[in-house]
Amino acid sequence: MSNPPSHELVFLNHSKVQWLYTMEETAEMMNSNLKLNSRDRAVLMKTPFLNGLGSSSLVGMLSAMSVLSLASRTSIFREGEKPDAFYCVLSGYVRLYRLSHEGREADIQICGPGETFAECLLYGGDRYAHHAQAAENVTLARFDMQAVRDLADEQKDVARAVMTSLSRHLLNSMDCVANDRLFTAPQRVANYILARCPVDGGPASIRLPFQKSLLAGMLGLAPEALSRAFSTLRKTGVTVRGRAIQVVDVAALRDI
Amino acid sequence: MSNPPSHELVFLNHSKVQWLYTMEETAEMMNSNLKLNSRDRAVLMKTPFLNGLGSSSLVGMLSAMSVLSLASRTSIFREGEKPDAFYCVLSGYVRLYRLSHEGREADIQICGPGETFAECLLYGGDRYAHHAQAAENVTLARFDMQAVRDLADEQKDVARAVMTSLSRHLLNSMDCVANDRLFTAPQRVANYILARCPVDGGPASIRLPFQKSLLAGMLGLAPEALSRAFSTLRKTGVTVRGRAIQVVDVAALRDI
DNA sequence: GTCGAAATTTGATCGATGTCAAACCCGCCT
DNA sequence: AGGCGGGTTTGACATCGATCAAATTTCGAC
Repeated sequence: MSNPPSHELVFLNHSKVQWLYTMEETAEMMNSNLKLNSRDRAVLMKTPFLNGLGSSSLVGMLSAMSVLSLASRTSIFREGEKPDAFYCVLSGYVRLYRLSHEGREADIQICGPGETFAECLLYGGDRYAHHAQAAENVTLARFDMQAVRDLADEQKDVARAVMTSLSRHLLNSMDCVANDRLFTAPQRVANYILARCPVDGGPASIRLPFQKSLLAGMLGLAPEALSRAFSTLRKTGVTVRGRAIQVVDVAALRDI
Repeated sequence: MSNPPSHELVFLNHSKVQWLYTMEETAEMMNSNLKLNSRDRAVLMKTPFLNGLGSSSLVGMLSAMSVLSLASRTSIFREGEKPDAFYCVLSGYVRLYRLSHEGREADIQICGPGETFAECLLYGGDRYAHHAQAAENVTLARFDMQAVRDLADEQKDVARAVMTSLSRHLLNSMDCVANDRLFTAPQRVANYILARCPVDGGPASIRLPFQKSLLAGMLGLAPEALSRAFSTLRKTGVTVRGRAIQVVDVAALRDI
């Protein structure tokens, strides 16, 4: 196979780009010290943000991007800072939260692989509206905001990707408000489980992708409340061992 | 002044358009039976959605739009229906809410003049995600979704308006989650009041733009809880009589 | 495998808010 | 001015979930 200089990348189609940036010299193009493994790469490309982009836009986005790995608990940005980038989670989980005056923290969102955060600041406020912290060891794609703004001004498909991403987030966020206001802790947990079970009514088993304390925050609960919710659900046929959850009858869970 | 035929409108600048659509013949262009009074018109034009549009895009948006007036309590759309339009409130207030299995309702958002709702379905899900109901007599601008999608594909400024609107909504919605999880009823009420007071620390008085029961829903409270929150705030110098709220010392409220 | 730290569970308690019912007040209409 | 009715307040109560502390389990590193 040939090795085209990187300035020709704009003329390549999607799959070639995907193949190409596994090579050493594309690291420079992406303006980063990255070593993306294949799983992270696959996640990145399936993001609503990059997913359906033409090759020219895709290369643009990749140029606006860098990859970083952070240890668990590392702060990604803080509320009130000037936003210069938004992020896409490639692996691990990120916690978005806000602090009360007295220092209590409340999670606003938990972002997993493929999810984007802080992209609302592309056209929204002029300060990060919350803290972002690695909840585990994470790999992130970091997008320079001004660069993406410029790209979105130029290319329709980028603008469309932004709109799609924002729309999804908004729907999720409104769902979150509704869930908090409408359901009790066991109901929220049941909903979480149901959303991750096969649709039919039989038995099912799933595995939590993260610690229970993260799930608690995601559902707006203290860890103790989540624990108690699980134990309430035992009488509905839910068994929990570590991260493994077994459901005797999925249909029965729906009635909670 | 001359009276150009409407197909020339695309070449007019913003202010001319603004003047023009006061005239009878533009009603037809807007594909609606509208009689927009001047207040509603001003609200409409200041919307992030129409606000910075070039005249060509503006005309396009106005063509995709119709105006409707609804009596209090009228349903605008229902959860699960196929979305064909999104809306902008011109006057009055609209309640977005979801129902639990047992029929309890939880407000997700209260939309006032200038606010847009359901625009997340432009690129989001394929069903309305909640019910929308007129909380008072309202005037709405109704935008045909497919028409706006087409416009956004064509014209950058429309796409940008969509992104701006979505971004704001997302920030609001995340704020809402944070407020619910972080603050008690009196604190949320205090925050609401503070957000509508002059910034300095002295006395202030504001007037609620709607019934208290609406405010309660907006803050995720039962009306009784709102009432009690107000009475808790009395000892912090907050006096409430009907829709009028007086604050002795704005700075003191901040410490709640 | 073992050890130690961290996460989770459990118990006890408390405060906050929803719910239901009744009293009250205010706006509005005649 | 009077009176009707919806919105609001108040009271009593039940429930949910937060908090603190202690016991227990799990997980990761060596």
